[in-house]
Amino acid sequence: MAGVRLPFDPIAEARRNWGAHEWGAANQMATATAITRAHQILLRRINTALEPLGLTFSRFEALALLWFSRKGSLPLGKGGDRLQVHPTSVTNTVDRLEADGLVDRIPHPTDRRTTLARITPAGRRRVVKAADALAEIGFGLEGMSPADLARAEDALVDLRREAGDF
Amino acid sequence: MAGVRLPFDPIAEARRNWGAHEWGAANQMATATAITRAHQILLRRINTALEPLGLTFSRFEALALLWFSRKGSLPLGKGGDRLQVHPTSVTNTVDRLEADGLVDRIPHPTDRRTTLARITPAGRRRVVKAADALAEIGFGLEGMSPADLARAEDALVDLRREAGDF
DNA sequence: CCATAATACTTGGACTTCCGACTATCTGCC
DNA sequence: GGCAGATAGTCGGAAGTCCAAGTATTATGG
Repeated sequence: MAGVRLPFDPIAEARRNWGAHEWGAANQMATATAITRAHQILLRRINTALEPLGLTFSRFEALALLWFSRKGSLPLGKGGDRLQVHPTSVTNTVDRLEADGLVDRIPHPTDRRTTLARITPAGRRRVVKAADALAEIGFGLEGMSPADLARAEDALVDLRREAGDF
Repeated sequence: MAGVRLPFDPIAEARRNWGAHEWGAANQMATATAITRAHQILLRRINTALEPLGLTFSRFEALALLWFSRKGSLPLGKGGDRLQVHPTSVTNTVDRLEADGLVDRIPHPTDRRTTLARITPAGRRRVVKAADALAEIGFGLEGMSPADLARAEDALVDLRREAGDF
């Protein structure tokens, strides 16, 4: 990675450049860039913390979803809806979890189109460890005060709602 | 994609599940998830808007950086620092821009290790169109009020600073 | 009742990102 | 001067995401 600390905030700089060309939407550009960059930081930290456990963030999310579910199993498509990811990503994720023995696929009792992903005992043990590891690093959000956490989450609610998340 | 509108906010739900297991860091989990999801939404919208122009967000970012630079060229590594991406990603991005004739590689005048990426006239034309297209869709942030834009950007500054961006 | 449409999942391919390893070149210091 | 170490970029490979297309199964409407 580029391990370089810039002597200025690149987003502020970009906003100035943008404004100088009268392109409008400079504030949206700045916020979009900030979100993109924040996501980059998070993902890197989280995946680093999960790597010793053989997990990635997306695999962890899927595993946690199953863990929270009442019966320990969910139709693949249901999981995709919750995590807002493409069906092909679910297939991919479950393939890998299954290869590691953390999940298995079982047929749906009544709908033969549907496959259920079910968390295994090994999966339960793993997800607990992973949750601890993530709590340890504050989900990669070190640097943000409790007030900032709330502000960020709050500011993004309308975007998510308007995008059709819920 | 999962084109499903859930009857509840999945993040609020996750926070409840999390809290029920006394795992702490529930707020950080919720914010991390919100940022992740916001990024997903943005990226999809932005790439959809850029697709008719043969660009992706990352290619656009690289092109815009060159466009804003005084000489229209930058060492590849310098670009990576600005955009905070891995050197191999820069190579990949510049490869594709070069294949499309939007950029070319020229040798650094004094340091033979270094390669400069230079924006071409076609690249300049393209990046202007792309900027218009992105301004048109508000950089994918429709749904956020000006106040939310400012709040989100502000709340993320400390995270970025603490992560070593600037 | 059966043809058509919708749903669930998978496969193959494109793209982006990262890591590890490698080559080429420059810098610093004895 | 010359060698060790840093720096710049590239290649190969793994992982994640998406799209388009395809198979199998279920739901629906005339």
